[in-house]
Amino acid sequence: MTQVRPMRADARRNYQRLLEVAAEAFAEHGENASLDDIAKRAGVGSGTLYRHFPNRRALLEAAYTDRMAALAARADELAAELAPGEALVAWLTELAVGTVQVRGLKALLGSAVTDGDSAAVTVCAASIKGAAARLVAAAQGAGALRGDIDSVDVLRLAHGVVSASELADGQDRHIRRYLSLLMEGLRA
Amino acid sequence: MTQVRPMRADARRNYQRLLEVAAEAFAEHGENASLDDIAKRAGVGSGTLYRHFPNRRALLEAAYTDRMAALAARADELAAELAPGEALVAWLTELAVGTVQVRGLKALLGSAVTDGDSAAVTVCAASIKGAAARLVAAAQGAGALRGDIDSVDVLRLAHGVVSASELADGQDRHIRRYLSLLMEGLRA
DNA sequence: GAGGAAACGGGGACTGTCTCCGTTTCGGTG
DNA sequence: CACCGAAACGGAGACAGTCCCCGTTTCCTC
Repeated sequence: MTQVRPMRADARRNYQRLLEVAAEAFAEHGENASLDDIAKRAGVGSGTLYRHFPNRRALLEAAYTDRMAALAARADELAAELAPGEALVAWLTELAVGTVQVRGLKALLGSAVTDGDSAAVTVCAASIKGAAARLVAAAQGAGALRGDIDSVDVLRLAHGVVSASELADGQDRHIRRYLSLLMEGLRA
Repeated sequence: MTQVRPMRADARRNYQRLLEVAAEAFAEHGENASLDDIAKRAGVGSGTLYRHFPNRRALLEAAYTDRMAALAARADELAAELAPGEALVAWLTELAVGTVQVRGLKALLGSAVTDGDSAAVTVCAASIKGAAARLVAAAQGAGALRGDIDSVDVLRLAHGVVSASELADGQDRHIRRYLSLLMEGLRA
């Protein structure tokens, strides 16, 4: 029974401040933004940062859980609006585009679908995977997507498309084009 | 006319030694292997390393030019043996597999097809691109590949497939599977 | 074998990560 | 409201990596 004594006021304040600053820093400088720098900008010592977030991944994850949740929610919106095949494509496009713009997000999404990443299946990874699974299942049910692939494959391939687009300066049009080429191959 | 006085014997020795050690180190630890460590293992000071190779990229490139050349040559072999469509797929597979096994190679291939990477179109990048262009043109001529993509797109997408496979522990079978899904989408 | 150019090498400035521990702050209690 | 213990802080410092600088050594040439 872990007694869940609420955080002290100052701790909560610092925690929040760190999250805000981190989200900004990761978006701007990518997943390798300097952690000491984030601490500094948040007006705390680096010890404080590392106490709240034992490593870079933990911070990255905490900084983007809300965005991940929004992405997951968006999947259901799209599923309600569009035909299954369309919905999947639309969602993957949003995912890919968002992933390039907010640079730290890509790493996070990547590690969400990484095999052998020692458990660490976090809540937000699960919600993204769940959303993808629903869209994929629907698309397969509607005969718009081949049946021999699963949702994790799709997420990984989307991640790959983003990597490919990054080589081409990461503009939206490349993402869309490469994604549509890929989807061509994933049709039923 | 830059006077090309030959390198001094000790310089040439160190240069070679560095290349050997670097190829090993990059293969083992990836593109971010410690340069000082490479210098140490080669039995030279770090100053010597940085004099011969002004930055990590230069060393990476020099360490793998022969492998890149071999890859380019392999393209022509395959073109002679197989039907155009097959040859392209076979070559991309070898490329992708090799790229995962020798970790530093991926970064190098990636930057060879990176847009806006400030000129730096090196010899080995050019030979790979040339090889790809020949295979792609042949495949398109044979109606085995859609006409609205070019060889750089193909290389980028192959790079993306490797990234996707890496998320899945980078085993050959994932590479082959993801690559075949992609090629499905690239058919004419 | 002597002289000068070429090459060496490692010390050190700098940046970043992460830990440790003395100090400060909070919040519950009498 | 003043006290105290626990909680949280923060920054110094150990460590690792990159890269430069410059006094020293090595090679080549005559």
